[in-house]
Amino acid sequence: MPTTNGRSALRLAKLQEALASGGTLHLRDAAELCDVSEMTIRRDLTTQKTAISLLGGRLVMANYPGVTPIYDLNEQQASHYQAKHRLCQRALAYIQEGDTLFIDCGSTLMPLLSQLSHFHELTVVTYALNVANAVAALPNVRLVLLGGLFYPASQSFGSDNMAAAIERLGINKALISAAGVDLERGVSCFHFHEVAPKQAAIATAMQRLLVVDASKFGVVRPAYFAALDDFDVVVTDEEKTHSSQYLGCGNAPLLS
Amino acid sequence: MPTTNGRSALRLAKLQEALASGGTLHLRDAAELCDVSEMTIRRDLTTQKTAISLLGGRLVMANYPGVTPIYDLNEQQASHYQAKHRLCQRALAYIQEGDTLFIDCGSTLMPLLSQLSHFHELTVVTYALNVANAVAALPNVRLVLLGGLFYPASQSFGSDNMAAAIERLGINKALISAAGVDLERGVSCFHFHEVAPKQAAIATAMQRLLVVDASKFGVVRPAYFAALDDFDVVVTDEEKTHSSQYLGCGNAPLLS
DNA sequence: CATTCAGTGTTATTTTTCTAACGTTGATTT
DNA sequence: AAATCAACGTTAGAAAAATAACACTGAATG
Repeated sequence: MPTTNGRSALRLAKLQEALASGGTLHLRDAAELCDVSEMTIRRDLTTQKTAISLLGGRLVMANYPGVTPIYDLNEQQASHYQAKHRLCQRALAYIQEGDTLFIDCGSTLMPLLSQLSHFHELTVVTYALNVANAVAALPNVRLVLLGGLFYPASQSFGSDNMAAAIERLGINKALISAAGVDLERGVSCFHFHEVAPKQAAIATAMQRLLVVDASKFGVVRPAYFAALDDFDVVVTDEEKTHSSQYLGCGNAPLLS
Repeated sequence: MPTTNGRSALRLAKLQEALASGGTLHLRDAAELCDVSEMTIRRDLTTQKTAISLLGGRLVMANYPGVTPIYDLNEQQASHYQAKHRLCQRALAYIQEGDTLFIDCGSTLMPLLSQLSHFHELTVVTYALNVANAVAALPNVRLVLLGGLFYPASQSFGSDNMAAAIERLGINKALISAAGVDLERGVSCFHFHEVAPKQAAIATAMQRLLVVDASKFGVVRPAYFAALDDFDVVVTDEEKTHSSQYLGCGNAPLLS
């Protein structure tokens, strides 16, 4: 095993370049490209800390979406996924043909996106890179990405004129996610740059849906962005004794 | 093999949802999730036309960047990649610490991006999704994505106020790619929505670099966007008898 | 000049994945 | 009721990938 990062790191850099344009590189080709044996590439990958990972004999960029958690969705995640899936299934019920949807950042709404392929005419507005990537793959969904400076923490963009950009769009339904929902302290998230787009979407959308799993109830996060009754619908996975899932369009308070 | 798309398609839909949030799913888990044998999942994948592909025992979304050409970069592409690589190596020579770069869409400049990780302080401005994804993976490069409506053909965004957005940024160097370069007919590309951002970048950047391989010379494409002497530097892979690779900042004409 | 050791190649072995063939089930048809 | 057939499971074999062990090389060190 190489202790110093000599030629090993150089090879990995070379391979990373080759992979940067997207795609996969077979171990055999990688070895040939670097003019070493496959075993050496293997060792490079295990020894050195690298963004490249080996997936069934093929090199892929591990930090690319769609590969990212090589640390697979296993048992626990699969069950946790079920929860998110059910949540999105409920949210899906509110979506109709021809809608222009605002999709918030985070992982909550991701399971919803692939479901959108069932529609014929749909527009998705988002400021999140992961959402954009998933939607870009859908053939019959128009994608509008609100750009700006990229914030890695939330995989989303922020810009001073994002609010204005959102208001110019005819957003039909806003699907908003949150990290905390509290009856008194309102709805909050982790990152402050998310506040402006969320608020703008809430302000312009004809229907506002808050999509949160029950674990977020009673939690307060640093960035407040809305009161609970700013939303027309709250989509949740659990039927609490003191909450109603659908509050109608009449701004009926939740958890009252 | 299933002739009608009955349960098979349903399973694939279910799996696609699971994968939509990004990540991979082991065949074993996929089988368990659908409550069938691994063989059945295998058959689903081979029989049905689907966006999911099997990569070393793991299910991945084939249309995600970083996996997309499962049809790997093989011999031919690897050699063709060498050309692009050399081209970008030359372009790299013009980049300095602290630069704010405009990176054009297309695949030409992709090999350049991973090289950018060697810098400590860099900002990349782009309107292309594939570029954004590659840059988002780099820890020490700031990313500014110019959003708008997504055009799948060029994996890039278009917007009516993109020119204004570009002009507000302090772009240092603009790296522009092209599909056609002709001495008389100027520099052109395929898609008309690319014209506005390219022109805006050329207008505001302090230094303008045209990065094109020699195969583009003498070619004219539908969308004209600049004259050849709008560029300060032309970076090319071949030394032609009647061309100079570096034209300096003095707007010296190329191919004169 | 012998020794050490990082770096690499080679080979053999194990493990995993892939493929092809055949067997089962249950609904539908004749 | 026998025949058919789609849908699926099971098994066994082939192919590929991962791992482990050992051998070679050449530069640095004593």
